[in-house]
Amino acid sequence: MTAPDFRLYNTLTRKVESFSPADGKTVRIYTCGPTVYRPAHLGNFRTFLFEDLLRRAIELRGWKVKQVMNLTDVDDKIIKAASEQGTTIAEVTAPITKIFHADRAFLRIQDAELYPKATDHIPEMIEIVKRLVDKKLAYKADDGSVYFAIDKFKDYGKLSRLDTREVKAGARVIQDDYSKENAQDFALWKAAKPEDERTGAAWDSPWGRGRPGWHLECSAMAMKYLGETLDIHCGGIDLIFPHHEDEIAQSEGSTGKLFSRFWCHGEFLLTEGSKMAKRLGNVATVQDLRDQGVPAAAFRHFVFSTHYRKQLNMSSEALEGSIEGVRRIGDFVQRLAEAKGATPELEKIAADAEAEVTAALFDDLNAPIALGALFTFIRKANAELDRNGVDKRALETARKAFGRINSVLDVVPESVGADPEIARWVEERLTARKDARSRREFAEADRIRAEIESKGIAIEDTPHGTKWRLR
RNA sequence: GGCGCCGUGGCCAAGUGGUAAGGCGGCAGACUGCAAAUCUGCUAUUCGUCAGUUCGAUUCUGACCGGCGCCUCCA
Repeated sequence: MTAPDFRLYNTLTRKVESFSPADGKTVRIYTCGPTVYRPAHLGNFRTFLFEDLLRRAIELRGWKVKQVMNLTDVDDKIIKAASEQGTTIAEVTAPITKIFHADRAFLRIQDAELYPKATDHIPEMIEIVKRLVDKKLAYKADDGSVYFAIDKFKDYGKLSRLDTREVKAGARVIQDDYSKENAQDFALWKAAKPEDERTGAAWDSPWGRGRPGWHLECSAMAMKYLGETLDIHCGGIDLIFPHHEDEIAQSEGSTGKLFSRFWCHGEFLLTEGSKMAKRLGNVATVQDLRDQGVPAAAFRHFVFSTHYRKQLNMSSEALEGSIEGVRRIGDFVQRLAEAKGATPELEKIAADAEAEVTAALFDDLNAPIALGALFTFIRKANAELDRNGVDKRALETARKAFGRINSVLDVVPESVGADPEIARWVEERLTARKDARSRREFAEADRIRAEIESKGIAIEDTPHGTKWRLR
Protein backbone atom coordinates (compact mmCIF):
# COMPACT_ATOMS: atom_id res chain seq x y z
CA MET A 1 0.00 0.00 0.00
CA THR A 2 1.42 3.35 -0.96
CA ALA A 3 1.39 6.11 1.57
CA PRO A 4 -1.40 8.62 1.04
CA ASP A 5 -0.53 11.90 -0.59
CA PHE A 6 -0.66 14.89 1.73
CA ARG A 7 -1.40 18.11 -0.07
CA LEU A 8 -1.04 21.68 1.12
CA TYR A 9 -1.40 25.08 -0.45
CA ASN A 10 1.95 26.84 -0.56
CA THR A 11 1.81 30.63 -0.57
CA LEU A 12 5.28 30.67 -2.10
CA THR A 13 4.03 29.03 -5.31
CA ARG A 14 0.32 29.88 -4.97
CA LYS A 15 -0.45 26.24 -5.65
CA VAL A 16 -1.60 23.17 -3.78
CA GLU A 17 1.43 20.92 -3.66
CA SER A 18 2.28 17.48 -2.41
CA PHE A 19 3.96 17.74 0.99
CA SER A 20 6.23 15.48 2.99
CA PRO A 21 8.83 16.32 5.63
CA ALA A 22 12.36 16.82 4.41
CA ASP A 23 13.69 14.03 6.61
CA GLY A 24 10.72 11.77 5.89
CA LYS A 25 9.77 11.52 9.57
CA THR A 26 9.30 14.74 11.48
CA VAL A 27 7.53 17.83 10.21
CA ARG A 28 9.25 20.95 11.52
CA ILE A 29 6.73 23.76 11.78
CA TYR A 30 7.14 27.33 12.88
CA THR A 31 3.95 29.17 13.74
CA CYS A 32 3.90 32.86 14.48
CA GLY A 33 2.44 33.29 17.94
CA PRO A 34 0.77 36.12 19.81
CA THR A 35 2.14 39.43 20.97
CA VAL A 36 1.37 39.19 24.64
CA TYR A 37 0.19 42.66 25.54
CA ARG A 38 -3.55 41.88 25.59
CA PRO A 39 -5.45 38.63 25.46
CA ALA A 40 -5.52 37.21 21.95
CA HIS A 41 -8.90 37.55 20.23
CA LEU A 42 -10.90 34.94 18.38
CA GLY A 43 -9.44 36.00 15.06
CA ASN A 44 -6.01 35.14 16.35
CA PHE A 45 -7.38 31.87 17.59
CA ARG A 46 -8.82 31.02 14.22
CA THR A 47 -5.27 30.96 12.94
CA PHE A 48 -4.08 28.93 15.90
CA LEU A 49 -6.92 26.48 15.34
CA PHE A 50 -5.94 26.10 11.71
CA GLU A 51 -2.42 25.29 12.89
CA ASP A 52 -3.84 22.85 15.42
CA LEU A 53 -5.74 21.15 12.63
CA LEU A 54 -2.57 21.00 10.57
CA ARG A 55 -0.49 19.36 13.26
CA ARG A 56 -3.20 16.85 14.11
CA ALA A 57 -3.68 15.96 10.44
CA ILE A 58 0.06 15.48 10.10
CA GLU A 59 0.04 13.17 13.09
CA LEU A 60 -2.88 11.22 11.66
CA ARG A 61 -0.83 10.85 8.50
CA GLY A 62 1.81 9.15 10.61
CA TRP A 63 4.50 11.81 10.79
CA LYS A 64 5.87 13.36 13.94
CA VAL A 65 5.54 17.08 14.53
CA LYS A 66 7.98 19.52 16.01
CA GLN A 67 6.15 22.81 16.29
CA VAL A 68 7.59 26.03 17.60
CA MET A 69 5.33 28.94 18.47
CA ASN A 70 6.98 32.14 19.54
CA LEU A 71 5.67 34.54 22.13
CA THR A 72 6.46 38.10 21.19
CA ASP A 73 7.24 39.74 24.50
CA VAL A 74 8.95 42.90 23.34
CA ASP A 75 7.37 45.35 20.89
CA ASP A 76 6.03 48.89 20.63
CA LYS A 77 2.66 48.16 22.20
CA ILE A 78 4.13 46.24 25.11
CA ILE A 79 6.57 49.06 25.76
CA LYS A 80 3.79 51.57 25.57
CA ALA A 81 1.69 49.62 28.05
CA ALA A 82 4.61 49.17 30.43
CA SER A 83 5.47 52.82 30.11
CA GLU A 84 1.93 53.90 30.93
CA GLN A 85 1.73 51.57 33.89
CA GLY A 86 5.19 52.48 35.12
CA THR A 87 6.30 48.85 35.04
CA THR A 88 8.53 46.67 32.89
CA ILE A 89 7.65 44.74 29.78
CA ALA A 90 8.09 41.48 31.70
CA GLU A 91 5.39 42.54 34.14
CA VAL A 92 3.06 43.30 31.26
CA THR A 93 3.66 40.06 29.38
CA ALA A 94 3.69 37.52 32.21
CA PRO A 95 -0.03 37.59 33.06
CA ILE A 96 -1.06 37.83 29.42
CA THR A 97 1.04 34.79 28.60
CA LYS A 98 -0.80 32.87 31.29
CA ILE A 99 -4.14 33.88 29.79
CA PHE A 100 -2.97 32.83 26.36
CA HIS A 101 -2.15 29.32 27.52
CA ALA A 102 -5.42 29.04 29.42
CA ASP A 103 -7.42 30.16 26.37
CA ARG A 104 -5.49 27.78 24.20
CA ALA A 105 -6.23 24.92 26.56
CA PHE A 106 -9.92 25.85 26.60
CA LEU A 107 -10.07 25.58 22.82
CA ARG A 108 -8.17 22.29 23.01
CA ILE A 109 -5.35 23.58 20.90
CA GLN A 110 -2.60 21.03 21.36
CA ASP A 111 0.67 22.09 22.91
CA ALA A 112 3.44 23.03 20.56
CA GLU A 113 6.77 21.47 21.42
CA LEU A 114 8.27 24.85 22.30
CA TYR A 115 7.06 28.35 23.15
CA PRO A 116 10.23 30.44 23.03
CA LYS A 117 10.18 34.11 24.02
CA ALA A 118 11.83 36.84 22.03
CA THR A 119 13.58 38.31 25.07
CA ASP A 120 15.32 35.01 25.73
CA HIS A 121 16.98 35.07 22.31
CA ILE A 122 18.65 38.45 22.03
CA PRO A 123 22.15 36.95 21.42
CA GLU A 124 20.85 34.77 18.58
CA MET A 125 19.24 37.78 16.98
CA ILE A 126 22.35 39.89 17.30
CA GLU A 127 24.28 37.08 15.61
CA ILE A 128 22.01 37.23 12.57
CA VAL A 129 22.33 41.00 12.32
CA LYS A 130 26.12 40.67 12.50
CA ARG A 131 26.15 38.26 9.63
CA LEU A 132 23.89 40.50 7.57
CA VAL A 133 26.06 43.52 8.25
CA ASP A 134 29.16 41.51 7.30
CA LYS A 135 27.51 40.54 4.05
CA LYS A 136 26.58 44.17 3.41
CA LEU A 137 22.92 43.27 3.40
CA ALA A 138 22.38 45.51 6.39
CA TYR A 139 23.72 48.87 7.48
CA LYS A 140 23.79 51.02 10.55
CA ALA A 141 22.02 54.30 9.96
CA ASP A 142 22.59 57.71 11.53
CA ASP A 143 19.83 57.11 14.06
CA GLY A 144 21.79 54.20 15.56
CA SER A 145 19.44 51.57 14.20
CA VAL A 146 20.39 48.78 11.84
CA TYR A 147 18.31 48.29 8.71
CA PHE A 148 18.06 45.56 6.12
CA ALA A 149 18.76 46.84 2.62
CA ILE A 150 16.09 45.22 0.54
CA ASP A 151 17.56 46.16 -2.82
CA LYS A 152 20.60 44.03 -1.95
CA PHE A 153 18.45 40.95 -1.65
CA LYS A 154 17.27 39.97 -5.10
CA ASP A 155 14.49 37.66 -3.94
CA TYR A 156 12.80 40.38 -1.93
CA GLY A 157 9.07 40.22 -2.66
CA LYS A 158 8.97 36.60 -3.76
CA LEU A 159 6.42 35.61 -1.14
CA SER A 160 4.07 38.58 -1.18
CA ARG A 161 4.58 39.35 -4.87
CA LEU A 162 4.28 43.00 -4.10
CA ASP A 163 6.03 45.35 -6.42
CA THR A 164 7.83 47.60 -3.96
CA ARG A 165 7.62 50.55 -6.31
CA GLU A 166 3.86 50.39 -6.39
CA VAL A 167 3.12 51.20 -2.79
CA LYS A 168 0.88 54.18 -3.33
CA ALA A 169 -2.41 55.83 -2.70
CA GLY A 170 -4.59 54.25 -0.06
CA ALA A 171 -1.68 52.55 1.61
CA ARG A 172 -0.80 53.39 5.16
CA VAL A 173 1.68 56.19 5.24
CA ILE A 174 5.32 55.53 5.81
CA GLN A 175 6.49 57.69 8.65
CA ASP A 176 9.55 59.10 10.35
CA ASP A 177 12.22 56.94 8.81
CA TYR A 178 14.52 59.65 7.50
CA SER A 179 17.61 57.66 8.34
CA LYS A 180 16.89 54.78 6.04
CA GLU A 181 18.61 54.54 2.68
CA ASN A 182 15.41 53.24 1.18
CA ALA A 183 11.93 53.82 2.58
CA GLN A 184 11.17 50.11 2.23
CA ASP A 185 14.13 49.00 4.32
CA PHE A 186 13.08 47.48 7.60
CA ALA A 187 14.62 47.61 11.06
CA LEU A 188 16.69 44.70 12.31
CA TRP A 189 17.86 46.49 15.43
CA LYS A 190 16.27 49.59 16.85
CA ALA A 191 18.31 52.12 18.79
CA ALA A 192 17.06 52.40 22.37
CA LYS A 193 14.82 55.27 23.42
CA PRO A 194 14.39 56.42 27.03
CA GLU A 195 11.15 54.49 27.49
CA ASP A 196 12.85 51.32 26.22
CA GLU A 197 15.42 51.66 28.99
CA ARG A 198 12.79 52.44 31.60
CA THR A 199 10.69 49.39 30.76
CA GLY A 200 13.53 46.90 30.46
CA ALA A 201 13.38 46.75 26.68
CA ALA A 202 16.98 47.56 25.82
CA TRP A 203 20.04 45.37 25.43
CA ASP A 204 23.71 45.87 24.60
CA SER A 205 24.78 45.19 21.04
CA PRO A 206 27.71 45.94 18.73
CA TRP A 207 25.63 48.89 17.51
CA GLY A 208 24.87 50.25 20.94
CA ARG A 209 21.87 49.87 23.25
CA GLY A 210 18.72 48.83 21.51
CA ARG A 211 16.09 46.21 20.88
CA PRO A 212 15.29 43.79 18.09
CA GLY A 213 13.02 44.64 15.18
CA TRP A 214 9.77 42.75 14.92
CA HIS A 215 10.72 40.19 12.32
CA LEU A 216 14.05 39.19 13.73
CA GLU A 217 12.85 37.04 16.60
CA CYS A 218 11.07 34.63 14.28
CA SER A 219 14.12 34.09 12.10
CA ALA A 220 16.34 33.56 15.13
CA MET A 221 14.08 31.19 17.02
CA ALA A 222 12.91 29.26 13.99
CA MET A 223 16.44 28.53 12.86
CA LYS A 224 17.70 27.82 16.36
CA TYR A 225 15.11 25.17 17.11
CA LEU A 226 14.17 23.86 13.69
CA GLY A 227 17.26 24.31 11.54
CA GLU A 228 18.01 26.71 8.73
CA THR A 229 15.37 25.26 6.41
CA LEU A 230 11.93 24.63 7.91
CA ASP A 231 9.31 22.33 6.51
CA ILE A 232 6.38 24.66 7.08
CA HIS A 233 6.00 28.21 8.30
CA CYS A 234 2.48 29.31 9.23
CA GLY A 235 0.65 32.43 10.23
CA GLY A 236 -2.28 34.64 9.48
CA ILE A 237 -2.68 35.93 5.96
CA ASP A 238 -1.83 39.47 7.06
CA LEU A 239 1.66 38.34 8.00
CA ILE A 240 2.62 37.58 4.41
CA PHE A 241 3.70 41.17 4.09
CA PRO A 242 5.77 42.53 5.57
CA HIS A 243 6.48 40.06 8.34
CA HIS A 244 7.14 36.88 6.43
CA GLU A 245 8.66 38.64 3.48
CA ASP A 246 11.16 40.22 5.85
CA GLU A 247 11.81 36.97 7.67
CA ILE A 248 12.76 35.43 4.35
CA ALA A 249 15.06 38.31 3.54
CA GLN A 250 16.87 38.13 6.89
CA SER A 251 17.07 34.37 7.10
CA GLU A 252 18.01 33.60 3.53
CA GLY A 253 20.26 36.63 3.45
CA SER A 254 22.22 35.35 6.42
CA THR A 255 22.34 31.63 5.57
CA GLY A 256 22.10 31.56 1.81
CA LYS A 257 19.63 28.72 2.21
CA LEU A 258 15.91 28.38 1.61
CA PHE A 259 14.21 29.45 4.84
CA SER A 260 10.98 27.48 4.60
CA ARG A 261 9.83 24.91 2.08
CA PHE A 262 6.15 25.66 2.60
CA TRP A 263 4.37 28.81 3.71
CA CYS A 264 0.79 28.35 4.87
CA HIS A 265 -1.55 31.17 5.80
CA GLY A 266 -4.96 31.18 7.42
CA GLU A 267 -7.63 33.65 6.35
CA PHE A 268 -9.36 36.12 8.61
CA LEU A 269 -12.21 35.78 10.96
CA LEU A 270 -14.64 38.62 10.35
CA THR A 271 -17.19 40.12 12.67
CA GLU A 272 -19.97 42.32 11.41
CA GLY A 273 -18.52 41.87 7.95
CA SER A 274 -15.07 43.23 8.62
CA LYS A 275 -11.77 42.00 9.94
CA MET A 276 -11.64 41.38 13.65
CA ALA A 277 -8.98 43.76 14.88
CA LYS A 278 -8.18 45.53 18.07
CA ARG A 279 -8.02 48.86 16.34
CA LEU A 280 -11.52 48.37 14.88
CA GLY A 281 -12.92 47.58 18.29
CA ASN A 282 -14.85 44.55 17.12
CA VAL A 283 -12.87 41.92 18.94
CA ALA A 284 -14.28 39.01 20.87
CA THR A 285 -12.21 36.79 23.10
CA VAL A 286 -12.24 33.29 24.45
CA GLN A 287 -13.56 34.78 27.66
CA ASP A 288 -16.60 36.06 25.75
CA LEU A 289 -17.16 32.54 24.49
CA ARG A 290 -17.07 31.24 28.04
CA ASP A 291 -19.42 33.97 29.22
CA GLN A 292 -21.90 33.11 26.50
CA GLY A 293 -21.70 29.42 27.26
CA VAL A 294 -20.38 28.49 23.85
CA PRO A 295 -18.69 25.11 24.19
CA ALA A 296 -15.12 24.90 22.91
CA ALA A 297 -16.19 22.06 20.63
CA ALA A 298 -18.79 24.34 19.06
CA PHE A 299 -16.23 27.03 18.30
CA ARG A 300 -13.94 24.42 16.79
CA HIS A 301 -16.85 23.17 14.68
CA PHE A 302 -17.65 26.71 13.64
CA VAL A 303 -14.06 27.42 12.60
CA PHE A 304 -13.67 24.11 10.79
CA SER A 305 -16.96 24.50 8.94
CA THR A 306 -15.22 26.88 6.55
CA HIS A 307 -11.99 26.11 4.72
CA TYR A 308 -9.01 27.79 6.38
CA ARG A 309 -8.16 29.82 3.27
CA LYS A 310 -11.57 31.44 3.13
CA GLN A 311 -12.83 34.33 5.20
CA LEU A 312 -15.23 33.33 7.92
CA ASN A 313 -17.86 35.69 9.25
CA MET A 314 -18.88 35.18 12.83
CA SER A 315 -22.58 35.49 13.58
CA SER A 316 -24.66 34.29 16.46
CA GLU A 317 -26.81 32.34 14.04
CA ALA A 318 -23.82 30.41 12.66
CA LEU A 319 -22.47 29.85 16.16
CA GLU A 320 -25.81 28.45 17.28
CA GLY A 321 -25.80 26.08 14.35
CA SER A 322 -22.45 24.81 15.54
CA ILE A 323 -23.66 24.44 19.11
CA GLU A 324 -26.54 22.30 17.91
CA GLY A 325 -24.25 20.36 15.60
CA VAL A 326 -21.81 19.38 18.31
CA ARG A 327 -24.67 18.51 20.63
CA ARG A 328 -25.65 15.95 18.04
CA ILE A 329 -22.09 14.67 17.86
CA GLY A 330 -21.98 14.40 21.64
CA ASP A 331 -25.23 12.42 21.77
CA PHE A 332 -23.87 10.08 19.15
CA VAL A 333 -20.67 9.46 21.10
CA GLN A 334 -22.66 8.61 24.16
CA ARG A 335 -24.87 6.29 22.20
CA LEU A 336 -21.83 4.58 20.73
CA ALA A 337 -20.40 4.16 24.21
CA GLU A 338 -23.58 2.72 25.67
CA ALA A 339 -24.47 0.38 22.80
CA LYS A 340 -24.03 -3.33 23.40
CA GLY A 341 -23.75 -4.24 19.75
CA ALA A 342 -24.63 -3.13 16.25
CA THR A 343 -25.63 -4.45 12.87
CA PRO A 344 -22.79 -5.77 10.68
CA GLU A 345 -23.51 -3.02 8.15
CA LEU A 346 -22.00 -0.52 10.56
CA GLU A 347 -18.55 -1.87 9.81
CA LYS A 348 -18.49 -0.61 6.23
CA ILE A 349 -20.25 2.63 7.07
CA ALA A 350 -17.51 3.42 9.59
CA ALA A 351 -14.69 2.46 7.25
CA ASP A 352 -16.13 4.57 4.43
CA ALA A 353 -16.54 7.56 6.70
CA GLU A 354 -13.01 7.37 7.99
CA ALA A 355 -11.62 7.05 4.47
CA GLU A 356 -13.57 10.09 3.35
CA VAL A 357 -12.54 12.19 6.32
CA THR A 358 -8.91 11.24 5.91
CA ALA A 359 -8.90 12.00 2.20
CA ALA A 360 -10.47 15.40 2.84
CA LEU A 361 -8.03 16.36 5.56
CA PHE A 362 -5.05 15.28 3.53
CA ASP A 363 -6.28 17.39 0.63
CA ASP A 364 -5.23 20.80 1.90
CA LEU A 365 -7.02 20.40 5.22
CA ASN A 366 -10.54 20.34 3.86
CA ALA A 367 -12.26 20.30 7.21
CA PRO A 368 -15.71 21.26 5.85
CA ILE A 369 -15.73 18.11 3.74
CA ALA A 370 -14.48 16.12 6.71
CA LEU A 371 -17.31 17.45 8.87
CA GLY A 372 -19.81 16.62 6.14
CA ALA A 373 -18.54 13.03 6.07
CA LEU A 374 -18.67 12.87 9.85
CA PHE A 375 -22.32 13.92 9.90
CA THR A 376 -23.20 11.42 7.20
CA PHE A 377 -21.50 8.78 9.32
CA ILE A 378 -23.52 9.81 12.36
CA ARG A 379 -26.82 9.70 10.51
CA LYS A 380 -26.16 6.30 8.96
CA ALA A 381 -24.73 4.86 12.15
CA ASN A 382 -27.70 6.10 14.19
CA ALA A 383 -29.99 4.36 11.74
CA GLU A 384 -28.06 1.12 12.21
CA LEU A 385 -28.04 1.49 15.99
CA ASP A 386 -31.82 1.91 15.86
CA ARG A 387 -31.94 -1.68 14.61
CA ASN A 388 -30.44 -3.06 17.84
CA GLY A 389 -27.84 -5.36 16.28
CA VAL A 390 -25.60 -7.59 18.35
CA ASP A 391 -22.39 -7.48 16.31
CA LYS A 392 -19.70 -6.38 18.75
CA ARG A 393 -16.97 -6.17 16.16
CA ALA A 394 -18.88 -3.73 13.96
CA LEU A 395 -19.56 -1.60 17.01
CA GLU A 396 -15.90 -1.62 17.97
CA THR A 397 -14.90 -0.66 14.43
CA ALA A 398 -17.26 2.30 14.54
CA ARG A 399 -15.92 3.42 17.92
CA LYS A 400 -12.35 3.31 16.70
CA ALA A 401 -13.13 5.04 13.41
CA PHE A 402 -14.91 7.80 15.26
CA GLY A 403 -11.98 8.10 17.63
CA ARG A 404 -9.51 8.60 14.81
CA ILE A 405 -11.74 11.11 13.04
CA ASN A 406 -12.17 13.04 16.25
CA SER A 407 -8.47 12.90 17.02
CA VAL A 408 -8.08 15.61 14.40
CA LEU A 409 -11.32 17.57 14.65
CA ASP A 410 -11.85 17.22 18.42
CA VAL A 411 -15.47 18.35 18.26
CA VAL A 412 -17.13 16.34 21.01
CA PRO A 413 -18.58 18.75 23.56
CA GLU A 414 -17.37 18.44 27.10
CA SER A 415 -19.96 16.75 29.30
CA VAL A 416 -21.23 19.40 31.61
CA GLY A 417 -21.56 17.98 35.07
CA ALA A 418 -24.32 19.45 37.20
CA ASP A 419 -23.51 20.22 40.77
CA PRO A 420 -24.58 17.44 43.14
CA GLU A 421 -27.39 19.43 44.67
CA ILE A 422 -29.07 19.98 41.30
CA ALA A 423 -28.48 16.37 40.37
CA ARG A 424 -30.18 15.17 43.53
CA TRP A 425 -33.12 17.48 42.90
CA VAL A 426 -33.50 16.29 39.30
CA GLU A 427 -33.36 12.64 40.34
CA GLU A 428 -36.02 13.24 42.97
CA ARG A 429 -38.29 15.00 40.47
CA LEU A 430 -37.76 12.28 37.88
CA THR A 431 -38.77 9.65 40.40
CA ALA A 432 -41.93 11.60 41.13
CA ARG A 433 -42.62 11.87 37.41
CA LYS A 434 -42.03 8.16 36.94
CA ASP A 435 -44.59 7.38 39.68
CA ALA A 436 -47.08 9.71 38.07
CA ARG A 437 -46.55 8.10 34.70
CA SER A 438 -46.98 4.61 36.10
CA ARG A 439 -50.31 5.78 37.53
CA ARG A 440 -51.01 7.21 34.05
CA GLU A 441 -51.40 10.67 35.56
CA PHE A 442 -49.85 12.32 32.54
CA ALA A 443 -50.91 15.83 33.37
CA GLU A 444 -48.91 15.62 36.60
CA ALA A 445 -45.98 13.96 34.77
CA ASP A 446 -45.91 16.75 32.19
CA ARG A 447 -46.09 19.36 34.91
CA ILE A 448 -43.00 17.88 36.55
CA ARG A 449 -41.22 17.74 33.21
CA ALA A 450 -41.96 21.42 32.59
CA GLU A 451 -40.65 22.17 36.06
CA ILE A 452 -37.37 20.37 35.31
CA GLU A 453 -37.02 21.95 31.89
CA SER A 454 -37.60 25.40 33.32
CA LYS A 455 -34.31 24.89 35.18
CA GLY A 456 -32.48 24.50 31.85
CA ILE A 457 -32.41 20.74 31.92
CA ALA A 458 -33.46 18.57 29.00
CA ILE A 459 -34.91 15.13 29.60
CA GLU A 460 -35.62 12.27 27.29
CA ASP A 461 -37.34 8.94 27.89
CA THR A 462 -35.53 5.92 26.56
CA PRO A 463 -36.26 2.18 26.79
CA HIS A 464 -33.69 2.07 29.60
CA GLY A 465 -35.14 4.86 31.68
CA THR A 466 -35.18 8.62 31.59
CA LYS A 467 -31.98 10.51 30.82
CA TRP A 468 -31.31 14.16 31.56
CA ARG A 469 -28.64 16.72 30.85
CA LEU A 470 -27.97 20.41 31.21
CA ARG A 471 -28.63 22.34 28.07
C1' G B 1 -3.49 53.63 -7.62
C1' G B 2 -1.20 48.31 -7.28
C1' C B 3 -2.06 43.19 -5.74
C1' G B 4 -5.42 39.35 -4.10
C1' C B 5 -9.77 36.73 -2.32
C1' C B 6 -14.98 36.02 -2.29
C1' G B 7 -20.50 36.19 -3.97
C1' U B 8 -24.12 28.63 -4.01
C1' G B 9 -31.38 27.42 -0.61
C1' G B 10 -33.91 31.30 5.55
C1' C B 11 -28.59 30.89 7.97
C1' C B 12 -23.57 28.37 7.55
C1' A B 13 -20.95 25.77 3.74
C1' A B 14 -18.49 21.90 0.08
C1' G B 15 -18.05 21.00 -4.95
C1' U B 16 -17.10 19.52 -10.34
C1' G B 17 -16.75 21.08 -17.74
C1' G B 18 -21.92 16.63 -17.80
C1' U B 19 -26.03 18.41 -14.79
C1' A B 20 -25.92 21.01 -6.83
C1' A B 21 -22.09 17.12 -0.25
C1' G B 22 -23.05 18.21 4.72
C1' G B 23 -24.79 21.10 9.11
C1' C B 24 -28.42 24.53 11.43
C1' G B 25 -33.51 25.97 10.75
C1' G B 26 -38.48 24.69 8.70
C1' C B 27 -42.49 21.21 7.11
C1' A B 28 -44.55 16.16 7.08
C1' G B 29 -44.30 11.02 8.71
C1' A B 30 -42.44 6.74 11.97
C1' C B 31 -41.46 5.95 17.17
C1' U B 32 -43.61 8.02 22.03
C1' G B 33 -49.23 8.54 26.74
C1' C B 34 -47.36 13.40 25.07
C1' A B 35 -42.57 15.28 24.39
C1' A B 36 -37.32 14.83 23.61
C1' A B 37 -33.67 12.08 21.09
C1' U B 38 -33.33 9.09 16.66
C1' C B 39 -34.82 7.64 11.81
C1' U B 40 -37.51 8.57 6.94
C1' G B 41 -39.26 12.05 3.27
C1' C B 42 -39.66 17.10 1.61
C1' U B 43 -37.27 22.03 1.76
C1' A B 44 -31.80 25.56 -4.70
C1' U B 45 -34.82 23.02 -12.25
C1' U B 46 -30.52 26.44 -9.66
C1' C B 47 -25.13 28.39 -8.11
C1' G B 48 -24.45 37.80 -8.06
C1' U B 49 -25.68 40.03 -13.34
C1' C B 50 -24.81 40.11 -18.59
C1' A B 51 -22.16 38.32 -22.63
C1' G B 52 -18.66 34.64 -24.82
C1' U B 53 -16.11 29.65 -25.48
C1' U B 54 -18.33 24.61 -25.57
C1' C B 55 -22.50 19.35 -27.70
C1' G B 56 -22.97 20.97 -22.61
C1' A B 57 -20.81 26.00 -17.52
C1' U B 58 -22.34 26.87 -11.10
C1' U B 59 -17.49 25.10 -12.67
C1' C B 60 -13.41 28.28 -18.33
C1' U B 61 -12.96 33.67 -20.50
C1' G B 62 -14.45 38.90 -20.45
C1' A B 63 -17.28 42.95 -18.59
C1' C B 64 -20.26 44.74 -14.79
C1' C B 65 -22.49 44.84 -9.74
C1' G B 66 -21.68 43.73 -4.56
C1' G B 67 -18.55 42.27 -0.16
C1' C B 68 -13.68 41.57 2.16
C1' G B 69 -8.45 41.89 2.65
C1' C B 70 -3.09 43.34 1.88
C1' C B 71 0.21 47.46 0.18
C1' U B 72 5.78 48.44 7.18
C1' C B 73 5.07 46.21 13.03
C1' C B 74 -2.15 43.71 12.37
C1' A B 75 -3.60 36.21 13.17
